[in-house]
Amino acid sequence: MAKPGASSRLVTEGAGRSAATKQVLVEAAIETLKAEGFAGASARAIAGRAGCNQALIFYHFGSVVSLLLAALDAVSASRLEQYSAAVGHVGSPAELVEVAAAIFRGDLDAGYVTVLVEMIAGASSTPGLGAEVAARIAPWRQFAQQIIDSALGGSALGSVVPSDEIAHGVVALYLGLELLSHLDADRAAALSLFDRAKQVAAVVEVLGVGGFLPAPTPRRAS
Amino acid sequence: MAKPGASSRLVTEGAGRSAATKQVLVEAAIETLKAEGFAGASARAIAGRAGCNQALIFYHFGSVVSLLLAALDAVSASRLEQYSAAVGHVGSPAELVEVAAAIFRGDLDAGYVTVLVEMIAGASSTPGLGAEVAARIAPWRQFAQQIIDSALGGSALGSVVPSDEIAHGVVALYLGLELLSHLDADRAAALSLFDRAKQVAAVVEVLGVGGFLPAPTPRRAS
DNA sequence: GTCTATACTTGGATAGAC
DNA sequence: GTCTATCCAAGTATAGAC
Repeated sequence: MAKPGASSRLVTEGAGRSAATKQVLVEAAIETLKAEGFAGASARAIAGRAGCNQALIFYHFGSVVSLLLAALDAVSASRLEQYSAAVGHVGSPAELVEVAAAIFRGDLDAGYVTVLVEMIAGASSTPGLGAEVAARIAPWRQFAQQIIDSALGGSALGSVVPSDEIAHGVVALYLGLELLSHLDADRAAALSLFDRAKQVAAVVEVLGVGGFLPAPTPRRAS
Repeated sequence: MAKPGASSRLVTEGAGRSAATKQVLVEAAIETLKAEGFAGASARAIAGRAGCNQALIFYHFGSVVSLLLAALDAVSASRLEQYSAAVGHVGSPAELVEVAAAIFRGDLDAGYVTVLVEMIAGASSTPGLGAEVAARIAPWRQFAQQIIDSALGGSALGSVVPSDEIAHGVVALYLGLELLSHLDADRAAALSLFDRAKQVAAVVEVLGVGGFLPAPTPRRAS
């Protein structure tokens, strides 16, 4: 309910106006990180994109890096939510690769990973930022490990290579592809790599490879 | 030969003094990129590390980014030279993984890849820098493709997946591992991944996997 | 070739008006 | 809560002394 004396100015003076401004700033920070990178993500650049004043960043977030971390939080939450929704239950590695490819493609399109990459790379320039970023990456790695566990559990590969190591490698590959995709608008190369992974996973699955990978799960009949 | 009138001041006024200063600056730039990242690689920071004056950067290189690109050139040349020396001829994938693991370990230790990663991530903040960096990465990718070709040539895997795609993935993984290794001093995770790759490669090689990979090359008798 | 000094610009952060 | 104005620190780059 509106506080006593509230006028009819609904949008410009509502209770959630502060929250709205914060969100605008967070989204502008994300866009700026994507377009100009960490080094170009100054308070003035972000405020310019947000269409508001530079001083608001310090009023709402205290500092530029705090805003950037808030942006990373927002991206991370949004992505993990989508991941969890997409991966109801993954049976075989081939299925896993297929789902992962779709997710990755969406992330590349939206540029979410760019935010993460820029924050990691930029972290070395600000003392203490590394730990903050690391804490925000932990859920991603954990998620990757969980999904890999559910796909490789019980297979020979799964028992030879710990899932946390595979998860580390998958996240690294993900970040690296994102890095490279910026240089020459080489997004096609990353995407074709995912398609190729699907191919290879299917072949390996059919071959069976002597129990090295789990047996294929039955797909619904046509 | 010394020019006429050259005194006995050998070091402080030799013909190569300018070149020596440039090299000191280049090495300081490399160190600064490693320690402070692209965002922290200012003219003052680099000159401070070099132990000389900030103005020299503009005198010798014209701008800070030019110096940073010169640093990337130096790293790239040094690394490619070492790569070529290490990889005389690679027979099997297992051998390839072994050699690659040793090289990667050296690169991680020396922090060479950090320079590359920071330049890629920082490129988005400076117009035109992306293309310059891309041109300097091309040899790395080309080298990876070449060595992969020589290892997988004629195998089923080699004919299913084009070597340039594998090379792209390998370089991406390499960069991603480097990125992650900064966050939590998690270098151990990256190294154990390489060790694990050696294991897996050995297993796959022994299994043969129905010609999916090339047959093992004979090792020298004990 | 190197250094000091300095002009100029941009960025982080705060004070105070509205 | 937002904006204007401003201070101060840091950065790029140049001029000129040595």
